[in-house]
Amino acid sequence: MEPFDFTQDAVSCARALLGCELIVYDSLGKRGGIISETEAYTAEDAASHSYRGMTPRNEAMFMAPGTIYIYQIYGMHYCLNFVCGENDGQAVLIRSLIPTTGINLTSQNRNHRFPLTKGPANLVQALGLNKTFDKVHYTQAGLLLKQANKIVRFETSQRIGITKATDKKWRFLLV
DNA sequence: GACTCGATTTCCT
DNA sequence: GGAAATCGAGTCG
Repeated sequence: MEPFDFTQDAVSCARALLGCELIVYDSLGKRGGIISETEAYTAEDAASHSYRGMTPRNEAMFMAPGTIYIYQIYGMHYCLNFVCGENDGQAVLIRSLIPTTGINLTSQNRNHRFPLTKGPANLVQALGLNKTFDKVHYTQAGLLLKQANKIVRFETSQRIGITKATDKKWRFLLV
């Protein structure tokens, strides 16, 4: 299986990641699911953390394509991104998964609350990720990414929870 | 050095 | 439908 091509621009990656299966495999066990919702962020995008250049928080966004970018939001939640492009500050936010593997473990991580992996912060919690995964390449973090084996249908809409560049339809949902 | 607010979730009414 | 929870990066002075 070919590795996922993260050197594409963020919008292409966000679209291509739909339908791919994301698996986390470490000492805690194996858990994951089908990526069903993503959002694209680029360096020219006013809503992106990378818009104003590199800072200590968003340093990961300027690292190698495929690097994980996890940041804390609202003082209590974390969001998972994959770095895209050519070290130029692009990333894709993973907003939702359809659980397929290790559901017991993800349910445990979520303290048996639902939905399990819908919503960026829920997803991070369910997979047992944290900011120690920030700036680590996904292949070195125990993550597996299986490409979608068929063309998937998707819809686009404007992104969620942002106040800038809300006209861009860079949110992608699996149909 | 102090202040503001966010790529959110959850619980309450 | 609405507000609280909670904190560090980013911004401004």
